[in-house]
Amino acid sequence: MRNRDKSKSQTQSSGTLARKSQEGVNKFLRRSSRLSSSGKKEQDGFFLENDLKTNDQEVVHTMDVCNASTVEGCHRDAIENSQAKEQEVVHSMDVCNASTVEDCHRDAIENSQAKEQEVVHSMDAHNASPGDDCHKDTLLDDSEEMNDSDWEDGPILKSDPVDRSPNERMKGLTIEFDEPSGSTGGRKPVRRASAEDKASLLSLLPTHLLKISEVSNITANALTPLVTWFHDNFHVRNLARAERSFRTALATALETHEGTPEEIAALSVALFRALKFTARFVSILDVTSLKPKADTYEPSNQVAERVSGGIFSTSTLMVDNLKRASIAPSPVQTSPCNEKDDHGISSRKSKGGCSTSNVAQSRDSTSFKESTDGKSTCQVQPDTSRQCVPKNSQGLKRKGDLEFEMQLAMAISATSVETHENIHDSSDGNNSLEASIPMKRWKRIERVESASCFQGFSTALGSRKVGSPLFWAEVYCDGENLTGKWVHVDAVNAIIDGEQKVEDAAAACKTSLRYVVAFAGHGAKDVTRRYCMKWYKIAPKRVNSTWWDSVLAPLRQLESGGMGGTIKVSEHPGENSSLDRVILPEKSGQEASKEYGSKIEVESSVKGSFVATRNSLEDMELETRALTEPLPTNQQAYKNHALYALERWLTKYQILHPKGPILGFCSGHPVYPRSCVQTLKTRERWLREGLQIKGTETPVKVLEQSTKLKKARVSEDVYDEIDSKETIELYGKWQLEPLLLPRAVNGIVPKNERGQVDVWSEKCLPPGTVHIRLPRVFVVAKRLEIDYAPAMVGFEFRNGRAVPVYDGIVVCTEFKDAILEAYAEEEERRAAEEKKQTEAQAISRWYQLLSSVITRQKLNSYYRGSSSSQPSRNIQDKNIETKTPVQSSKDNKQPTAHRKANNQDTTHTTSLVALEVGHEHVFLTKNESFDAENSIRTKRCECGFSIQVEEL
DNA sequence: TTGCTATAGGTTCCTTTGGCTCCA
DNA sequence: CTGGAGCCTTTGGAACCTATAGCA
Repeated sequence: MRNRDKSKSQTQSSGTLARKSQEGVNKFLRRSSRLSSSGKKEQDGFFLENDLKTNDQEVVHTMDVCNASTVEGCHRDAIENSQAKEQEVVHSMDVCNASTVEDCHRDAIENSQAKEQEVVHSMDAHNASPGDDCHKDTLLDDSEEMNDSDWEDGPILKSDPVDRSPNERMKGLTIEFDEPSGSTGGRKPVRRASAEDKASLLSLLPTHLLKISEVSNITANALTPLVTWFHDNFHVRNLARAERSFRTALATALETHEGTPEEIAALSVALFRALKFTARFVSILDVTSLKPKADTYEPSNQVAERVSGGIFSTSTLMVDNLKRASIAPSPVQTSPCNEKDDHGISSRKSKGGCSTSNVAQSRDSTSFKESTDGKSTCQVQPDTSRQCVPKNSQGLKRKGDLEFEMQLAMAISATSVETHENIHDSSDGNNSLEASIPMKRWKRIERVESASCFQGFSTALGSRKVGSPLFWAEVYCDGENLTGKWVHVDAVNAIIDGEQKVEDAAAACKTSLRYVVAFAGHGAKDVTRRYCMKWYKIAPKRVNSTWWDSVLAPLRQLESGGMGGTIKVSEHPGENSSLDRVILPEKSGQEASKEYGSKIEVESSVKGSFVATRNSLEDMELETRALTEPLPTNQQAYKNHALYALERWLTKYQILHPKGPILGFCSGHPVYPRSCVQTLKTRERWLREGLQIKGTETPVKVLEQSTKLKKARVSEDVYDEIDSKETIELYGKWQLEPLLLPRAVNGIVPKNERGQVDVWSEKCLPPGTVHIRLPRVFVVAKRLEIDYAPAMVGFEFRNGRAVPVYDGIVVCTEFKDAILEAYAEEEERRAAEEKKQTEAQAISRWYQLLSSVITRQKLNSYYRGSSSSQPSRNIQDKNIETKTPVQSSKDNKQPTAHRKANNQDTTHTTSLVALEVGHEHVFLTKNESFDAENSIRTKRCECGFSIQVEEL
């Protein structure tokens, strides 16, 4: 706002626009102030409408700034002032922060309907993170942010009071809240844009810079004055972000020309888009390392940004911060010397090995005071705060642990200093001391970053480096490289086309460059290759590329489509406005869609081809970078390098073929292309892949047999070691040809030396044979007298040794049908027989059970009331005397059924006959059972009769 | 202080086709 | 006598990874 007058004085048009914008801002600020002071905070879906008509202009502003970190987040804000007499300016601003794939946000500022000219500006800054994990704290932050994210929030005004003279009131301001077309009941209601957001960047821009949008083939150099102007007018200064939402923060940044790096970067993207440049918001994703230990040292500046509730703080999280927090408890708790606090922050790694916190604190504890010009400066300040005494300091042995202690001490000391400041700062009673401690800590770190940003990319503060480039813009310059080029534009640091500097700057600040993602059109694209010159260092730290590509695939499409909406087609300058209107349906919902729908169809093909070409060109560029990476300077980098290799780092099963060309040297060792590295295998191994060695080829490499086999030979008393010095002959792929196994002739299956066929794959089957994978099928082949070979399909490591696994047989193809048919019959017969046996067994058991029951009943009736003086004799007599009833019982019931069901069961038939003609029970020992609990021994006869004897 | 190399130690992966007894 | 089933007992070398010392 301070530059508003300046801009007004520069041009009539822009000045008028600026004035109108400022009037609108002030009007809305007053309204927001009233709402805030009355305590009636507007809730979601707030709708406010005022009509404002000025003398000469009616400016339509639609601003939609979204910051959502949840899936449901989709918001749209719109402020419109319409019907200008002399100008029609449409500004579209779209600043999105989406932390999930589904996030959809849209912002738009529109000023429309000018008489003499129609300019459509769109600003669209997106920050979307594909990560689906959100820290609990982050979610809470976002939740709070959503709650107070109404642009009319009172705290906006509290935090940043501006002069709002009643004379500056605008009358007839129309503010509408349009429900997003795609919004559903589950989505967040729309919100109004704040008054601050109506401050158009374009209205601040000098006229001569506005003309840059008319340049047909923009180049990087042409952007210099624009970036310089932006750098001069917008400064990085980390404000108390925790106290306000992103929307308010961005509005404030727009108004005060100060903000966090991501805010400034987002505004720069918005500016580029407003000027009809094709621009993207680029961010280094703050990701957790694949290896948990590596998380110990996390860039403090990134953490600070995240915790402080920065615009994209949540969106760049790929791993749940809650998980991080679970790893290390909060330092606010009893043990302050943990790796991370409750915000998931970790200390930066710093070499030095000082285990005493005092030294660390005195060296690195810093405080900052603001100079008169508003810029932050930093000072080293002795720390008198509490010391960090790690619980497990005695047990820590590693250097890294000591370093960590030191770093943590720094963090704690810094916290303490901030606490003192906070007591002073929070005198207004807004924040309690306890609640403000973490926030203040991050504020401090942010200030460090802020200070560093004025000095360039990298700033060292003691051993802790801050100021890493995290956010910047990419502008597509169609005047570069004949075909156009994405140009790195860091408006915060006033650096244009400095993509080579990013990696070094990030490395200097110990920021990992694992993922650099460009955001646009609700999508994202991985452009790490553009900024990473040492891919071999990055690649091992990235997730599986296949997974990552699949995750990004839909986002890439969105990004591509989104960029199409803001593309500048210089070939048709006269149609700029109409083309740019194509973005409006995307921005403004269904109504605009209907209005411009026809134009979309007409222009989409032209646009689509252009975008496709641009995307393919960029893909080619990134791919080219992947293939032209500079040679690493250390040898170990070649060990797993995707492009280059050193011969000394090859394994014994690898060889260089062809051995050249030599691409360079590293420590005197020639560097070869990785494509020259060939994997060698034995003849048997190649056979598994259906390949065999050509007849004239000799082993390209010969290895001695492993000592394991030598030992085995020695153990077998085979001492002819000279003769037994067997070797492993290795062959390369270029020595191979397709496997030519002998063909099956006369129904005979060709077998190997073990009389089998190794079926590693279908390629290993001799021609004319087929693999039948059925259990017991060999029985059928044998019965049919068909030649077959067991099919060995692999090995199973069992009992300390490899055991071959067989599955089915290999037979000649002509016997396949016969075998299958016979197999079906055999299986049917086998099933029937199995069923018959099962039934017979069941009947036998039933017979045995019933016989036992009947016998028991007879015994009970026989001995009831009689003397038990001669039990053995009685039993014998009983057996004889009860024979008839038992027999009659069997004749009447079970035996009849049994005979009918199983006439061939000669065993039971014999038993029955024996009973009928005077069977004498025989109690075999093998049929006895003993109940140890009751000391009762049960003796059984083959006929089913049993007696129980209590043993004394 | 940083980066590189060599090395040690631990971990992971790959290797790979018995022989005996019992019982039907 | 034969053939099938079950049991025994649990490798070791190479590659790979990580930490560390030493050096420039």
